[in-house]
Amino acid sequence: MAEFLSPLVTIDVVILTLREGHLQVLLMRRGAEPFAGSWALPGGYIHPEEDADLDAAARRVLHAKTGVRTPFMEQLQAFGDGQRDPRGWTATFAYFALVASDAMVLKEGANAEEVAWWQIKGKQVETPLAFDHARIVAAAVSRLRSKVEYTSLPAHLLPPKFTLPDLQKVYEQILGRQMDKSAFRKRMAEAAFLEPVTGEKRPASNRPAQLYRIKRGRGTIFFDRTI
Amino acid sequence: MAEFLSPLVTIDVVILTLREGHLQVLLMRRGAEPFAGSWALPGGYIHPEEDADLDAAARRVLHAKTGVRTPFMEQLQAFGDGQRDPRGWTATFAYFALVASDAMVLKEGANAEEVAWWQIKGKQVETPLAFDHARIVAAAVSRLRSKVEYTSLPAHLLPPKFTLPDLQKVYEQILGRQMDKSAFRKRMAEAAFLEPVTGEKRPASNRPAQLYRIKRGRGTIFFDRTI
DNA sequence: CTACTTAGATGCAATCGACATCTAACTTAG
DNA sequence: CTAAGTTAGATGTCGATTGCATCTAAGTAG
Repeated sequence: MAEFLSPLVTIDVVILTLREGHLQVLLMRRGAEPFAGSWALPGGYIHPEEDADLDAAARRVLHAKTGVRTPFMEQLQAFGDGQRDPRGWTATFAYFALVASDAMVLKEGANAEEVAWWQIKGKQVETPLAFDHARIVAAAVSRLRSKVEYTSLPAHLLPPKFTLPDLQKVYEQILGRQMDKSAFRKRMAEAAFLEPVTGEKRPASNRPAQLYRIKRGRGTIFFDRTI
Repeated sequence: MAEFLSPLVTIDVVILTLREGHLQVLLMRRGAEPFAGSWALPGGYIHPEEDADLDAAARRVLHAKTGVRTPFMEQLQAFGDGQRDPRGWTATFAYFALVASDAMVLKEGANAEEVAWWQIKGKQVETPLAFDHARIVAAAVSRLRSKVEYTSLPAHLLPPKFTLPDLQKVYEQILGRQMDKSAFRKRMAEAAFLEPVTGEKRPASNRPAQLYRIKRGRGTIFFDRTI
C-alpha cells in the first residue's frame, strides 16, 4: 500500500459568548500569511510532545491565545479540503467553547495580535474571515442553537451565580423566540441541576429573584424533551 | 511561530447494518503492522489529488471496501492522541455509515483481505480491535442510538421499499425496547417523508402491509419530539 | 401609601402519551 | 366454504404535559 503525504492539520476554536444581548465570537487578526490582516478563529498546531490528545491540544490553544480556561468545550467537527488554505490540502479540528463574557478580559496585544468579540448576525460575522472560518463559525452557531433546545448549555454563558429569569433570557436570546415562564421553571426544577444560593437575591426596582448555581459535579444536562 | 510536525492522519469508517435482527459492524482483518492479524475498521489515507474534501475521502474509502456508494454517511468525530498508534502521534477522521444489509455483497478476498460483519453486543464487538477502534465503534453506536430517538435514520437500514411495521421493528431493535404502534404511525405520518408505493403489498399468511418509500429529496428527518 | 414592575405560583383547555381494544385483510386447516 | 389464526391499521380512554392566561408576592419609586 502506498503511503500518501499526510495533510497539514491545525486546531481552531470557536469561542462564543453572550454580550449585550447578542451572541458574539472571539476573533483574532492574523499577522502572518496566508490571509495576513484578515480576522480568523484562534488556532494553532498540535504539539505532539505536549498534548496528550486532541482535546488537550484544543484546551492549550484556547488558553495560550485567550488566557481562558472554559467551562464548556467540545469537538465541533473536522473540516478538510484542498481549497481552504492556499498552501495545499489541509484539515482543521474545530472546537466549540462557551464562556461567560465577564469571565474573561481580552488581552489585547498580549502577543502583538489584535483580539476582539464580533457579533453574530444570523450565523455569520460581518467581516470576511480567513480560510473557511466563516463556515466553521456557522457550524458552531448551528450546533449551539440545536443543543440549546434540549440541554442546559446556556448555563455556561452566565456567571457562576444567576437567576432563573437570567437563564431564561439566555435561552430566548439564542433561540430568538419567547418561552413560557412556568414550563421553563418546571424543566429546570425537574432536571435538578441547579441549587439555590442561600439568602442572596438581586436588587432592582421590583421583586428580587432567587440566585442559583450549578450543582457541583453536574456537567451539561440533557432534558428528556425539548425545552 | 515554530512549525510542528503534523501528525499522521487517517480516515476510518464505521459501517453499520442490521442483519438477523442485530446491529453489525463491518470489520477487516489487518494484513500489515501495526496490529497485523487484528480486526479493524475499514480505513485509509487521504489522497490529496483525488479527494476534494474529507467527506469525499470517506466516500472513496467506503466504496473501495464495500462497493456501496450512496448510503447515509456523516462525520462521527476525530480521534487523536499519542497512544493509539505505536508509530507515534496520530489522528483519525472517523465516519459513520448506515447501509441496508442486502444492498451489499462482501467482496471477500478482493484485495486479499478478510472482511466480515461482526455483531454488536452492547456497544462493542467480541474481539479486540486494532488501534482505538473499539472506542470509535462505541462512539458510533452511541451516536446511532441517540439519533434514532428523534430522526428517521433507521430508514437507511432498510431496502428502498419497506412497510411501516418493518420500520418500527428496526427502531425497536436498535433501541432495544418496544414502541407503541399508533404513536409510531402518527409520527411517521406527520413527518410526511414517506410515500406509499401504489398497489403493492407484501405477502405473508396475514393481512399485507402497505409499502412505502422515502420521498425524493428527503434526507434524514428530525422529528419535533422523541419517537 | 399607591402605582409600577418583575418574580414566582396557579388554573384551565387543548393536546399528547401509554395502553387497551376493535376491525380489516390475508392464509391455512378442516 | 367456513372457521381459526395472524398481523395491519384504526379508534378509544385516561392521566400527564403543554401553551396560554391569570393571580399573588416582593421589591422600588414617587
